Amino acid sequence: MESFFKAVAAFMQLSEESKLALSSILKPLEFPKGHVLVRQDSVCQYVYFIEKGLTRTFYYKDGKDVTDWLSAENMFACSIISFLTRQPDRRGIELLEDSCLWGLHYEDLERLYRQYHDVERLGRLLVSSGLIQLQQRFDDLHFATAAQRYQTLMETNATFIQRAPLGIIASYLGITQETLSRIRSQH
Amino acid sequence: MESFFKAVAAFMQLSEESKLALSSILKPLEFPKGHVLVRQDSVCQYVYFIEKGLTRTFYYKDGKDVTDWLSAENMFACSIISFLTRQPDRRGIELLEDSCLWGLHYEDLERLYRQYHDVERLGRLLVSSGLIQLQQRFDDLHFATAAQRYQTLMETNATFIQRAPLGIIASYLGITQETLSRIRSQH
DNA sequence: GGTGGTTTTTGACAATTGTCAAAAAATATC
DNA sequence: GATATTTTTTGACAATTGTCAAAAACCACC
Repeated sequence: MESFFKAVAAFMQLSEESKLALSSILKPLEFPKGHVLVRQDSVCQYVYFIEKGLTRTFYYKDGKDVTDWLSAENMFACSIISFLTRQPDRRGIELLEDSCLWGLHYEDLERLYRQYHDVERLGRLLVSSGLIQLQQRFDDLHFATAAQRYQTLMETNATFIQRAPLGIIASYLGITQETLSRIRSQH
Repeated sequence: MESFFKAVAAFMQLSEESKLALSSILKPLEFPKGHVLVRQDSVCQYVYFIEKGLTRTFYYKDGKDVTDWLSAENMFACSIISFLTRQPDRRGIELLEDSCLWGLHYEDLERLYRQYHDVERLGRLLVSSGLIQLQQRFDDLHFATAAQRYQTLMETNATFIQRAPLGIIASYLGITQETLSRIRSQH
């Protein structure tokens, strides 16, 4: 729980009351590698904060497994479109390692948004942060070569490269694992 | 101004007080085609709501002009990372048509966020909407072919295709204009 | 230490898309 | 309406990345 509030503090200072309210809705979760946090084509009910472990957001496109997002310690994991729209989405989330998480349920969070202005603000800042991250990854995909994208990932999230299998990293980068393997072999 | 509040109403219902406060900070703007709304490598100070016209968010990557985003009537235009982080960003915004806009200044908006809980909520919902849109475009770029991306654009924003030059559409889709021209010629 | 399974690498080849140059078409200007 | 300018299309070819198949490396487990 400490790590969660440390991450929150990087965005803004919350009132003690709001912190208390937030801690009351944080659900501690512990699951083994391979556990499915969010089923594909279901509504994502939680935002997850990762205390320890690694998650993968994925879906199938033309029969092929696509890794949409990866999250490790002190990051959030969420099937964003589904969580925000309350509609099912093809994206599922599974664990790539045994993990300890904090879950924030949509309804609970919504209640706190209504009740506490500063929690609503925190929500805005968290979504803003997600938007910035996605924009950066979008830029990378927009006009960078496979090798450049791999380089960027090494600079920003080397931990993913060390901890996730090659095929998943490749898909995350929008390339095949054969191409990634060849990029690697050329230093 | 009516169109702005109509767009806002799609997200949530604001109090009359907040609407009044918002309308007091909305700056009417009118510029000719080619006008630069946000200079490259500067801090974006406004979110723009487009009453009429077409904007393009762009930057240079390895000497090449990249179109990052397009916005038309009833959409917002903003150099998101710069606006949110208060840092300069390579992205600039220019007008592709004579346009009528409403500008919301960062400081003004921030003041209303602090003052009115429901405006803060609106901010959260607007950013959430932006995140969803970006995620959808990200998905498209992630593992769709050039032809599929063009198809998606025709289905979601045909107006861009009709109103922006080919080179800009191609760049928006992450391909060269020659490739787009060839996709077009095959129906 | 062998066995089975998974992950990664390599090879040969194909498909997609990019590059550069020039022609054609569309649009603006006088 | 002719000329200049910009935009779009086409052609030839190159580069990048994908596909499929097989080999090699790695790992877990008995």
